[in-house]
Amino acid sequence: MPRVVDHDERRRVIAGAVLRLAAREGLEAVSIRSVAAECGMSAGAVQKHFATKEDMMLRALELTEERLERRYAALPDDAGVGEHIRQALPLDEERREEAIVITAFTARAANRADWGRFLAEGYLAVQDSAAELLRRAQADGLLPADRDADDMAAGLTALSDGFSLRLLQLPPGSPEADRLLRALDASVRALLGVASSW
Amino acid sequence: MPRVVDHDERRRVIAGAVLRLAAREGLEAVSIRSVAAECGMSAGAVQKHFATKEDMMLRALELTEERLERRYAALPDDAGVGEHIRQALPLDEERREEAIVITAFTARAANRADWGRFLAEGYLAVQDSAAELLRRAQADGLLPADRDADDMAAGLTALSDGFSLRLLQLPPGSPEADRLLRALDASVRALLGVASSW
DNA sequence: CAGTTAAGAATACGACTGTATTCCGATCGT
DNA sequence: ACGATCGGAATACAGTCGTATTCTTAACTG
Repeated sequence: MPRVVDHDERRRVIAGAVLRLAAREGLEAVSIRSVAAECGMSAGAVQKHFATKEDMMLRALELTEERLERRYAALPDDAGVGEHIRQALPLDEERREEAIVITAFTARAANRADWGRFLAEGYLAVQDSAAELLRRAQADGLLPADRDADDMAAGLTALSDGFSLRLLQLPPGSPEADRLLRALDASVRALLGVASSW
Repeated sequence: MPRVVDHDERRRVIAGAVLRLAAREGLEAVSIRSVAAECGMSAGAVQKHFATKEDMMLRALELTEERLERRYAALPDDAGVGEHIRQALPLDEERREEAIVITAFTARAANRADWGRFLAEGYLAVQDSAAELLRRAQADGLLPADRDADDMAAGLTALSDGFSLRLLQLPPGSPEADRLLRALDASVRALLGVASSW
């Protein structure tokens, strides 16, 4: 047996380069060759790690979900809804990369059944765990119990996605972005029926 | 002077073909040649009407805004917020086309300052007119007056965009889509602080 | 009726695409 | 030490892209 490398790790590195490139120059700028240049490999090397370009793109999409879940897991136990939502907003370079790529994939997935299923399942998973969080908060008396937790969870994910789209068009930290974040906070409170941010 | 055609009308026809094609086969399938085939012209004819492909794409984006505004204008005077939001949701083929294209453009615009400005202005215009609508409703006592109309308007557009993304992944009329629409209704009511849909 | 001029078709061109294939070098088991 | 085998680089190929250019057709003006 000759030299052996960690195949999965290499695939992750390449997928990361896809995200960086897609965020910086757009999804249409992603080609085998440009990705190879982005991570300092030869085009042939990149090719060896994925059966097809689509596989590579899907791996990049998966990576965004992995990153999001890792951030969720790193949150303290008493983190509220607002803190969770913030993890999906393009507030730093990493999350901005993910938001751009996910948005582009969402548009493409509208006419590709398999991609659409992948995304829809991801949405549903996030929404379900959010609903679980909300139900516990209702049981603890932290939230009014007269609202449907699933409806609230769907509304919260929609709010998060909607504000993400807006924030993508604004430079982070700009006054308009701050204004949007305040509106998001107010919207979350209204949706949950609480007076102060939880 | 030889034969003269309505240049603007032709550009609109071509932009419509771009929307149809992008919705059916994805933004990446849009090329001068494929658009020409879509509207039964020669590639050279399409080329003559736009200085560059980017111009053509931007015209298609403009067309989505024109369509949305036309639907807004066609709404009865007493139409509520829910009715307005529905005009931007992918509930039929035409609105589905627009939603797909706008989503794809939003992703691309994240690294193109001019596109981003175009979209951000469009968002702001929609949001401002929504805020105006809400302020009037507050003055008429239809809505609680203790909420900031601009924050509510930002939240409503975000909800609309967020649910649009979700709906794009589901076949129209499916049970999941209906479920989402009910959640949207509930979210709008919670955001506005009203018990029944307005 | 000739001539000008716009619309549209066709073609040409260089660049880039994804993928298949070939080739080289390094590393491990034997 | 030798050779099997994998990682990786390089190249080849057919196709498509946007755009520039050329050519044809048709209509209006003088």
